[in-house]
Amino acid sequence: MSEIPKAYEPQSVEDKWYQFWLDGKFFVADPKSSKPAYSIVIPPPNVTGVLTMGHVLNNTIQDILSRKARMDGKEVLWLPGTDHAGIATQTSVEKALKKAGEIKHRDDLGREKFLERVWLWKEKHGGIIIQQLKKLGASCDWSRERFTMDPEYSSCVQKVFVELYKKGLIYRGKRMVNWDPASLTALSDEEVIMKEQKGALYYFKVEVAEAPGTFLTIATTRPETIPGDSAVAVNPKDPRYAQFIGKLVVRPLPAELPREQKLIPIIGDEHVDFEFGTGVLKVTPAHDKADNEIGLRHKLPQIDIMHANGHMNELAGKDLNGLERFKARKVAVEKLTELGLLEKEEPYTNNVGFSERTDVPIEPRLSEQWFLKYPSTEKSRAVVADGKMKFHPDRWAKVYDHWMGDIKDWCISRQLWWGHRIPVWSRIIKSASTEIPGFDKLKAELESFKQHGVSLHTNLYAAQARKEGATTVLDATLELNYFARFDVAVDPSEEKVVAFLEKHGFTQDPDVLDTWFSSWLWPFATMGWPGQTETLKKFYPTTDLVTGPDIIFFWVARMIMAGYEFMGESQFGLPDALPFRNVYFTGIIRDKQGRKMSKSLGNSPDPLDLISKYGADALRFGVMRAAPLGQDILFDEQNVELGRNFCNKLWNACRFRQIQGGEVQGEINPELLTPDDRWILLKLDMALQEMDGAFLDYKFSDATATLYRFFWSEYCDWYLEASKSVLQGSDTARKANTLAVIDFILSHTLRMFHPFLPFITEELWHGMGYSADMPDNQGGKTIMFAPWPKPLDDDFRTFYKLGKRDEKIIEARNELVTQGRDLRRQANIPANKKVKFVLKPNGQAVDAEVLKLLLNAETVELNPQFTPPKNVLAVRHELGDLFLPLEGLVDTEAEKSRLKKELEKIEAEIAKVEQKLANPNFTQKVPATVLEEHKKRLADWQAKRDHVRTALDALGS
RNA sequence: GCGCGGUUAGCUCAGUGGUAGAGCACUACCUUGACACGGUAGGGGUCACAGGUUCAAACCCUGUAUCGCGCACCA
Repeated sequence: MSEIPKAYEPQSVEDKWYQFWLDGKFFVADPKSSKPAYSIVIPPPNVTGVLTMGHVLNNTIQDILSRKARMDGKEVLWLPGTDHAGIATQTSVEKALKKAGEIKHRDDLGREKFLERVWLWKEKHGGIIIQQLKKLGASCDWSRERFTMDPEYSSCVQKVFVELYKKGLIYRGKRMVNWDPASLTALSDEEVIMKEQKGALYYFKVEVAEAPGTFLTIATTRPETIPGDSAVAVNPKDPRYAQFIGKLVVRPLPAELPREQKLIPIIGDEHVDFEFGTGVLKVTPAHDKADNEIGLRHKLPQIDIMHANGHMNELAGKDLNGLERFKARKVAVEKLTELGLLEKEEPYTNNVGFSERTDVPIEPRLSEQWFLKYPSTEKSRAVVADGKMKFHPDRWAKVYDHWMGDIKDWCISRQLWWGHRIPVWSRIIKSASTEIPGFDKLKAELESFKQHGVSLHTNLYAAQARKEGATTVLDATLELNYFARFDVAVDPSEEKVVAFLEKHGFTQDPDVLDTWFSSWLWPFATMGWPGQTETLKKFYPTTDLVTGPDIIFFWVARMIMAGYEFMGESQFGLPDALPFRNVYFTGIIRDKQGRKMSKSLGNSPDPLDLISKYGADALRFGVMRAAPLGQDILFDEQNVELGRNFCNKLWNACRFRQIQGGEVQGEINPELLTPDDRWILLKLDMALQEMDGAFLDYKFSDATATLYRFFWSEYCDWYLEASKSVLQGSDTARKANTLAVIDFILSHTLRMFHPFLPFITEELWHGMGYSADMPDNQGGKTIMFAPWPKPLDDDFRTFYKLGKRDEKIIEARNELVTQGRDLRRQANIPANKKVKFVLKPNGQAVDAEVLKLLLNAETVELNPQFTPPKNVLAVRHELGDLFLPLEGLVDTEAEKSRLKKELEKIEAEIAKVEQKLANPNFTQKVPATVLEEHKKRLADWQAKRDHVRTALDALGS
């Protein structure tokens, strides 16, 4: 390295090295390698998304782990890719097209044309986030980048569906689902977020038909659903109401319906809570989950009064028909008031489910959907409970266990177009009787396709309800219709089968699968499954998974189950089925005020801006430093600034070495080592040990704290300053030896830093020449493969005579220096003014030259016979008494009050220790070392007290 | 309602029983030959509260308050 600039300029360095790594194929994982494997799969970001601070945190950790593993000699696979993110992507494309005025609704284009547009959108915006990850320094094996809608990946999804269908774990059912009226699709329970809502509880009266003039009062939060009520329920044990069971009441809405069409029964059901409201519950089986269950128990009609978009339909009556549901609520209240049936309205706060994606209230809705009964739940639950798979921090294991213990079937169908279409073809044949014409023939023909993986389910239904005009009528006396539905699940790549089905009037299910139904296969579907690939053999199970706790159910739990279900020993012959051995849960990044980062708040900084302003290394370091294990992170740009400053410090420390000149010094001569040299080697050793511990426990903020302390405080602030004494001296042998120590420290430091600061360390590794005498594959080409430095071994310590002694001496010396510098401040001596110090040594050897440098002194006179004059500032220290003789510069009064304050402090400390030592319980029970330590502490404080008293006397108090 | 996490310096946080720590911010001095993205020194804390265990508690136990999160949910 010739001339290097004063300040580190990341912009000119980072792109260069990233390209170098790519060109060298250093990120590419070789499944044939004999090295032990280390693997991570990336949590696939939304293909059209952009990098957020959350991604920065997450991917920096993965990169640190990957880079560390490479330096540890592992064959590393960090497998990248993106997710098609069904709802999010479809919604943003639809929005964009609407905004451009091209369409009013996706139906205007139709399924195929619309999907073409989504793919175009994906081509345009997809991959932005990949480029951004590269800017961050992510060392992913890009040759293996996957996308959940890749043909191979899609085929995994289809295969899994068909397999689970065959096992009977996937079924179709008409149920209450979480309906998103904005995106017009069903959602899983996990996609619903409960929020507290301030609303009202409305009390209204219904008249008992058999006893005119007798009214029951009902409390409800949703008066707009009254037209959908098909019963009123009370608790059969409730003495107030039990007598009414079996009678009828008049449902007040729709107002225009004749009374006889609005008679609904009063039923008894244990579900009803005496305490709540009036103890009378309106039952709306088509619009409430709990009511639906009551409805099923009592065979009540299900009256659907809403359109899919949340607007009321004609069954809601003419007053409400066409109104949006919340508008309808107001109108319903007005209507009840008009009818004189509204008793009162109370403010009421309850929890309402919101769609995670569109943030609109979920509408519980009856609809036909596909469900999955989760597979391999027992094993999946046990693997975490047993500690075979570790969660970090482990408290998440409890959360996981709790969820797994009460797991509900997963609604996997979505009424969207962007996604994996459900591989089921259906045909319905109606019949007036249970004899379905052609049933047996068709069934036989389909059987012949069995070797193509066809799975056939036939169901014979008795139609229980039918439409009569706009009204759904349920009536057992009606003539029954029967129909048979043939459902054929088959991999769409079985073209012959699909052709047969389509020829026979089968149509493919229009719905697509929940995005997570593809992501849950990520750890193995990205590695070539269902083939028994080299990659799977080498890299599955993966070592670590790094993700946010917000997707523990969405993704982590489901991946574990998929792992057991599809990678089990019996099926695959791998040593283990679980998808990963460790799961690291990051915290959530919040802003300075603790708010979640969001686009609407505008409080989310663009990481790319931060990178161009401060450099990727700075961003990484700043984020890691602020991110303790599993705690939420309040992000502040100052963290990144600190990261930049740190890089600059590293840069300049290396620059200092450069300025000293000379070749890289390899050999350290133990005979020429100074105590400072030995001290910094010991500190390096300590840092190395701490780093190993931090990596074992996934404590990355601890690791950065260690790096910061070692490099800045210990190496730069103390060692480098002390070493100048030798470097500025004339002894060339000693000078060369000090440079050898510096080179030793720096070459270790750069390697320790590399996982955190990949760019600057690569630049300096080459610039300093440390790569020169390393083998090509061990740091010669790139620091990426330089061996991770190990703590110093016993031979090393013995050879260089490293021991506690030097550690103590230097630490004492540093303490003395700090006190001496304080004397300067007390005397108001400007920092740049050199002054004379006198040290009256206490028998221990002290290097006056080093002291002189560290104290910025003109001279430090060692004088065992020194007798201080009056008015001299001094400190007493175990190494000796240090004096700052000067003429009349001291502000006596200020100094006196300062000393008095100090004396109080010291006396308080003495009292504390004396009290302890006076307690026989203490002296008898405490371990000897602790007792000794206390005695020494007392002596130290007493010595200090004496000294401060002397100093006070000298000032003439 | 159940569960989890937090409460330590002005701010953000470390700290698993033995002298309360870091970074930032603050005060003072300093462009000294690596670095002002820097150096030196300093001020600043009844560790949320109340009990208990212990020779000794920020740390262990019990309870309370408060903030945040998750799960469940009564209309």
